[in-house]
Amino acid sequence: MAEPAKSSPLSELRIALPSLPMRLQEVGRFVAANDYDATTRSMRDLAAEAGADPAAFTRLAKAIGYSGWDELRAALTEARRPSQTSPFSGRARSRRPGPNADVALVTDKLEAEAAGLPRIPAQPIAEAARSLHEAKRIWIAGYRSCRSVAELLNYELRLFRPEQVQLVGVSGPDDLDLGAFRPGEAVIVIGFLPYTHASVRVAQAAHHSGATLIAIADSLSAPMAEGADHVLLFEAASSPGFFPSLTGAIAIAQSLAAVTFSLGGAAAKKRLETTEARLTAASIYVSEKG
Amino acid sequence: MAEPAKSSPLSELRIALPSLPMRLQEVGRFVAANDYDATTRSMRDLAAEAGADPAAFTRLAKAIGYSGWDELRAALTEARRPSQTSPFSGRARSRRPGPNADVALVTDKLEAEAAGLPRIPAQPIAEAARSLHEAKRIWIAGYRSCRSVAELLNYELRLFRPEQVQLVGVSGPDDLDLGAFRPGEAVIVIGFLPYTHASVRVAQAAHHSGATLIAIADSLSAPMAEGADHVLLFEAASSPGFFPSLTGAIAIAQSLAAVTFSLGGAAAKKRLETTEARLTAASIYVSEKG
DNA sequence: TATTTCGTGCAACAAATGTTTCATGGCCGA
DNA sequence: TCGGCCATGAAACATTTGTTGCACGAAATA
Repeated sequence: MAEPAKSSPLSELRIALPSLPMRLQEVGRFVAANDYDATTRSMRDLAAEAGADPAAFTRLAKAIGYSGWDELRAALTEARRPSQTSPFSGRARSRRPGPNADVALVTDKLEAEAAGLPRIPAQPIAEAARSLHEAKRIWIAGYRSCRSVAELLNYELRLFRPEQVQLVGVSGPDDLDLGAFRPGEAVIVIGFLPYTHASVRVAQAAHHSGATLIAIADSLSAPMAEGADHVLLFEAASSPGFFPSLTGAIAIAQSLAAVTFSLGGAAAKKRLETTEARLTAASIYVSEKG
Repeated sequence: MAEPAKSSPLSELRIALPSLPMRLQEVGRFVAANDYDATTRSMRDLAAEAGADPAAFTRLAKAIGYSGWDELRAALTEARRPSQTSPFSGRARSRRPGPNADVALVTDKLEAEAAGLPRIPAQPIAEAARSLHEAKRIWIAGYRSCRSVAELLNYELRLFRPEQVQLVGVSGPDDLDLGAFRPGEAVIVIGFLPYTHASVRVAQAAHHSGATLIAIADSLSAPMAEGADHVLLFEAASSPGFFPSLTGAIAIAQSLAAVTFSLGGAAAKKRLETTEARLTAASIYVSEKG
């Protein structure tokens, strides 16, 4: 058995939760969701709000290894103490090797990517969104790692424009779709170094067809940026790691979808609500409990 | 009768402090300096640490205008309550119109997401990566918008561990894969509010099978976080826009892959080089021109 | 079916909580 | 110096806290 991460009392709680009696699970979930109230308000008070017996809290604490509710609460309180939260601001991070080297790698990576996001030019995104708004149809292409970006964009755009958005190559070979590009339509191609032949082919086909070409790439000199009406740049290599970062591309994709939705106005909003209602009716999502 | 507008209990305290008896000043300063303990620990406990009489706390509270220490503490507690994440549910905020409104939206979004990234806890990512490193097999599950994250993680991990990484549900119905989870394997589930039934089912199956469960979610109380050995948190609702942000989840996924690769050492590096060589030989990529 | 185990709510318990009262001691104005 | 006032600490107060013993009922076991 791998030892569980007992860094936080909440993680202990989560781990033990599924193997607990039903009523204790309810109480445990309540504590996990309202851990701030758990540290400040009284047990009976919490019990009243959770609609449970006060004794259940004591039993929950004992079930996960504490001597009682007091001890669990003390642990939660210490875990929440503000002094130990966010030592991020100060860059007083020791770079000693060992188990903390991994943590340092993660921290560096996150900080580097965070620094890269504000450097993304916003203007081209807004302009590209306007093109998307006016497009009769939207094609999206991304290969290899960029496929995740393409699919996210496809998903979000289809939430409010379901009939007009399509991934290249989902319904057959790419070549069939490439011949379907028309003027008045928009084609989004995502790619960075090394560039795949497939993405370049899509970009060229879009350009030749007269469709609006939007390239999300890491460089102005990227092959799919040639002849593009809009080029949205992100920094793929800005962060350490063995693989170029897609965080910037994802951020661009989401911004693009957000602005396009904003341009859609009331019609887009209604479309989104319809889609959400349909998903809810189909019981796709876990219902929120009151 | 009309009480002055109380901006914050702490500022009230500071204002009234100089005109108070000496002992009450000491206690007041102690409360101001240790307001977190003031909200969590008991009055007598604080008195012992401050070297004062318990009654002084009651008198202090009354001197500032509260009915008693309980009421003062309640005010301090509310003032300290962490900002609750707003549910999205299609609350498209009205934004001032104008030509620059779209650009402002993009800028806001990017800045908000950039601010959220450094808040991601790094330690759990490193621990989860260690679990992945030791896992004999790695399953990845994400639905709806989270599928893009799942696919990216799948892609990057397969670059250096091709035979041991698999998306849940790619080779048939999910149910077949759910029964294949084994102890010693790792299952990664990505999800945020609203949670899909499918992702919760995967998480539960993973937990029951004895496999290591890694949840990438927006909350500790997420259903797929129950029983998880590692929970990697990101802020989905931190940025404006009609849809929760996946930037944090992508950043986590990439960090997870990077650290896992790092743990893999020379073997992983060799695997990656082999994969790259094969892709190059297959002419997947556009050759770099001088 | 009979028996046992286990989960659960209720109620009583001792301990701890916040508050109040009271006695003490210092301070300032007659 | 006296007498009133107030700040202050200790102890007693009623209340609330977390805990535990007990009984009932459901589910598992024989």
